[in-house]
Amino acid sequence: MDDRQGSLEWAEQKAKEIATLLLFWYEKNKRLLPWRTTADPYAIWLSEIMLQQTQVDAVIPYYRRFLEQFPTIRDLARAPLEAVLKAWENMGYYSRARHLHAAARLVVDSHGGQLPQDPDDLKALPGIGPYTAGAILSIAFGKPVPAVDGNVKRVLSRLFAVDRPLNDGSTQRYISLLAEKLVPAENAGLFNSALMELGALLCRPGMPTCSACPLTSICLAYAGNSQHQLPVAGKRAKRPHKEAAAVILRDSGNRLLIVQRPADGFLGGLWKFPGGMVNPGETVSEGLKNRCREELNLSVSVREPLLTLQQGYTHFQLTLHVFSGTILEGNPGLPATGNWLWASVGDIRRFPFSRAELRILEALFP
DNA sequence: AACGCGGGGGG
DNA sequence: CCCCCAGCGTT
Repeated sequence: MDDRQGSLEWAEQKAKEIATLLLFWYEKNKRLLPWRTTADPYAIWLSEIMLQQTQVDAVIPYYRRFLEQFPTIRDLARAPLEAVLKAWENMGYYSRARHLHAAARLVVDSHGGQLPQDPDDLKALPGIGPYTAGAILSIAFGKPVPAVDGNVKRVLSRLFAVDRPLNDGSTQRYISLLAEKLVPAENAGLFNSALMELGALLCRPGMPTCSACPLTSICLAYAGNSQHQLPVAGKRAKRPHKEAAAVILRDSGNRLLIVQRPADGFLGGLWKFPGGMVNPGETVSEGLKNRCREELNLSVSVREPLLTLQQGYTHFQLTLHVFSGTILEGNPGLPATGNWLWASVGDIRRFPFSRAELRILEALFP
């Protein structure tokens, strides 16, 4: 976090000019987004959670539906987690939904139903980290604190020509210090939003649109023509490939057997069809039978392949084989964790599923 | 500090 | 194919 170019002091000197240029640009060029027309801290909080690692266009419909279904923190706190997960279905990173729900209950129980304005109280709520706390404090409560997200890191790395890997901890601390120097006493929320908007609209990864940027007169990367080389990327891991299998089992009433995933794990709390990962050394069919026994203490016969699909996740690429099958022995046992039930085709979409299961449903029961 | 956590858009 | 996205929590 050393300040080799003396940029911290320079940032402090240029802060007012940067804020003036940026806010002028923002008022003329900002997108009209639904969370920009509300002053409700809960709505702003919700938008910030949904926007974590998820693009604006993807969030908008979820945001509208969620607020319609859970208009206040108390409504959210009263709701069953399952309903919240259903509202989050297919958006990914479901721990966000679980944490938001838990946080709403904490707010009702410990803060009188109002989102706390104290930074430490805010950060103590599950799902609210440094960025989200800064965003809520500045945008909803008008506090002069920075909000450093991926956009801001990229913008500031160019503005101050930070040539160290962005995902390095010390670089991030340095960027946060820069952001702290820049944030104005007034209009901090607008300023933070403007910095992010600049990153989203102009100062984009790879090929920034410097010709339209209000900050070229300040930008050290632009001055040195290094804007295309910044920010410096860190190294990234390759995604391994994994194999999994699932089975469609029906009872005498033609209902489908579904299983709920453990609350804290991968896709936690969402429902799935019986099955799981195929281990090395197992055939797909063996793996499927073994997973059914482990998962439900169920002996199944694997019949015919119904479909195979590819699904990408953050840390691996999955090939999922789906089979029809029959139960050879007994009824499903209690799984170690979670729950199971028989769902009719008409009812099954009331349960929250991940993208892979949604694709299975779409293919087999359109 | 490194990793787990989804899904989709865009080059 | 790759990267990246209004990051956080755990280890």
